[in-house]
Amino acid sequence: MSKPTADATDRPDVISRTGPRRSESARLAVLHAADDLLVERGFAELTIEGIAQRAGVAKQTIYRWWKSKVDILLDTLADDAREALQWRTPESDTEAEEDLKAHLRRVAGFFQDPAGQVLQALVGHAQLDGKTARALRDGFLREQRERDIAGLRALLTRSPHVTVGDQAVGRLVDLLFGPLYYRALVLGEPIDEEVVEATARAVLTLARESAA
Amino acid sequence: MSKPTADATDRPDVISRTGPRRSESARLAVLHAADDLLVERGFAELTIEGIAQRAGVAKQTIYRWWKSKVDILLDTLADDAREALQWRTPESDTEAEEDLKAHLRRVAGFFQDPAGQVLQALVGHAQLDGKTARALRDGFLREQRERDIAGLRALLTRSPHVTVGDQAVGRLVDLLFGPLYYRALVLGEPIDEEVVEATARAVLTLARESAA
Amino acid sequence: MSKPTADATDRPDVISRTGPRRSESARLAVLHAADDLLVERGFAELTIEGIAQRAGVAKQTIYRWWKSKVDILLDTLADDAREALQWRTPESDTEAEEDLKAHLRRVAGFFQDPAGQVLQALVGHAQLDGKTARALRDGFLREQRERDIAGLRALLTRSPHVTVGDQAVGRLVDLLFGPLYYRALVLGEPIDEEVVEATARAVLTLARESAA
Amino acid sequence: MSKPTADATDRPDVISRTGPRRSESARLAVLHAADDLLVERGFAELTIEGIAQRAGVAKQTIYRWWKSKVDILLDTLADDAREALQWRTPESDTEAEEDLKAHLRRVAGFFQDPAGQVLQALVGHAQLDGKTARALRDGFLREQRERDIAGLRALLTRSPHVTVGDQAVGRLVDLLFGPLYYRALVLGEPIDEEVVEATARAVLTLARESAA
DNA sequence: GGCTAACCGAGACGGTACGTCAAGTCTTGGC
DNA sequence: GCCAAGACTTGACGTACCGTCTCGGTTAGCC
Repeated sequence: MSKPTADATDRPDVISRTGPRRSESARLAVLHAADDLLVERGFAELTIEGIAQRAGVAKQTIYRWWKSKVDILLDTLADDAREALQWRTPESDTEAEEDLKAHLRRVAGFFQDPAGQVLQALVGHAQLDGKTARALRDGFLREQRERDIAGLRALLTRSPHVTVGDQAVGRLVDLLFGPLYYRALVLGEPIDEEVVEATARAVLTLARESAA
Repeated sequence: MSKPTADATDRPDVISRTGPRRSESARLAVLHAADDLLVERGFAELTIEGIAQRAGVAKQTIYRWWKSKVDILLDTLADDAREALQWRTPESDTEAEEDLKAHLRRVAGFFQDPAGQVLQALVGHAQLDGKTARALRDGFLREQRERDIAGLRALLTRSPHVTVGDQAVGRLVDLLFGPLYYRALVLGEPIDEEVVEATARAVLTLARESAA
Repeated sequence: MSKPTADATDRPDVISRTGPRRSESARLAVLHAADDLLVERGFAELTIEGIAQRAGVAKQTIYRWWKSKVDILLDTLADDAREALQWRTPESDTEAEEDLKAHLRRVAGFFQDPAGQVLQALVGHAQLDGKTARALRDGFLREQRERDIAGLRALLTRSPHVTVGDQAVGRLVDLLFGPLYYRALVLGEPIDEEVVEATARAVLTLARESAA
Repeated sequence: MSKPTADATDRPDVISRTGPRRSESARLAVLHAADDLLVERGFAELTIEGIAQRAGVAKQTIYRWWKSKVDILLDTLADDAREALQWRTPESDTEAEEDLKAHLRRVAGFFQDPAGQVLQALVGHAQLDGKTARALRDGFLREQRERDIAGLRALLTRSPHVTVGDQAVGRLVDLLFGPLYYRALVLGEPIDEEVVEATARAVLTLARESAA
């Protein structure tokens, strides 16, 4: 969500209500209010005025730091999603397929999280508004894709002992996440174990085949 | 919602300004205005008042027949998208893979069409609004998925001579369209030949494997 | 800005809440609310939103018909002030001086009226804003001055039997109303009988002298 | 409110940016900025923030020393207006009427001056706001009226050799300045020679008459 | 000669009202 | 009974200033 208040020892904890420096408490209040309201009422009913009221903050304070509700949600996303969608390096030597499936399950779970709903809303709104699309792509998706490509390549290199080019990994990433997003965004249906299994097996099969 | 175009062949274009029966010219004017404005300005700037003005129609006339702008767009979708996303039966005995790739290319092209943009906008808006989600699923997506399942099964039965259960075909459909929607909606990047090829091959490979 | 209620015969009196014609009840509610609030709280605290709330009317309904609160007050003025500042023709043959003093007393009293406070506020605001100045001059003061010149000339012609040119009457009107406005606007002090008497006598003396 | 320019002759102009004593340069910068902005843009567009920016001064520095923009303008008025509206004692033995007319001409000219515009704005704003009215009356107008009464009495005593009571002089002052303020504030028209002449003659005539 | 108290610039903060936009409802009058 | 026209209430938009409140950096004058 945003950097923690610094790691203590001697936090003042006295919230200086105002001053010439940005108020961290106001920033967090806005971020949390936005997140809560999105989950409670949905993106369509999310308004700047509602966020301001919920956060106990003046509207102008929001407009001073964010351009729109999309901008706020992008901030919300920044910390949370990055972590939730992170590729874990396996602790012991497990099967590659199991690791992949575990990652997919984590991604599937993410769509139920508040942070997942934020991303879902932003991807939705990106269809309707070019600026949102650009901001989302530049501010999150591009980097996420790079992390996904690196993560998948690392996994493939490890166990099936295949080496694939960047472009080829890109296509495998499409194959890997496409079905998940498709079910979540388009069909609005849950991503169950079978989907996870089929998708993981498909990607690994293709990887081995294209290595041959 | 509104009656289908009906007697076709010849659009009336005769403006019967009013009367005790629904004006077909008003209906078409609204549909075309909505379509045009969506393509010209995007969903975010699409307003009922704007449509009314562009169509030369009173706002009330719109509210009498449609519940929202989403409702109007669903109407414009109905005829166009169904046809564009239809599975063609091969004219001669071509390879299944070629047929599949041809279909994917058609779907990829559809995303550039006006009708494709309408669907894209509606899927986007469905992330933000539950009613839209339900209307879109009930009014279009569910049936489209049935057509897709049937289409893919027919293709698989024909050439790789495999028979797969309904559930399995469902998962293959996810694998087939997932990457396309993922690239279009999430990444906002074009669906090039490589993606088409990789996806088609993945699906056929998996189909053969799961038949074994 | 808006025509008076017209003189009835068959007023509907049924308040049609809305429709394609301007709502007379809304118009009157706004005018009265503005008048009341001005008297109660003063011009500085008079806000469009406050008027709207008090009148039980939407803000947009005010903006549809008036450009600003000044515009509303000008409407308020139109009917009331014209009448209050009207020159009465004497019923019987009284002294010119008595008639003049009677008129000044009426004007002095006007400054205590709601309508008088409206005029006072508008004249005040005209010092601060060019547009208000122009609107007030064009919409009320110019015509009022013409009525004043005509009224004073008629009075002078009647009893002191003097005839004076237009320009000379203009200067006499300055002499006549100047002290009243000066006391009301600049000094903020009451216009007592002595002021009325001194002013009336000064004007009549000057009139006789300049006729000689 | 703020101390007068004090030691004069030489304006400091040395910018002592800060310190434990009130900064004279900041005080003057605010006063000049307010004056300039009033003349350039008018009272309505005059804001504390605008003055602060123009003066290169922090908002808080203004609020520390003045209560409102009216308070600032009263300060700018203090020195300038008192002098401009001062009654001159005739150098040689001229006619009383000439002296009176000369004074009126000076007052008329004052309304064109920056200082005159400040007074005009303050009188205007006093109609809209009770506090301003009180501050203006207490801080300037009451004393000015005393000076005017003394000035007129001195003039009358000199030449027409009439002696009039305080109350009577008060009424003559109303007659004298009323028409000027009336033309300037209410009609917004210039005070030409004819007005000056008619007013001066009216006052002298009345003075002689009431002395009889 | 160091300390401290008041000043200064900068500017963030909670507010109030602004004037605009579109939504969705309702009514009139014509065909 | 449908239609064009458009007035109405509602609610959010994004902006402008208000007056209050730190913050960190001077600098004068007292110890």
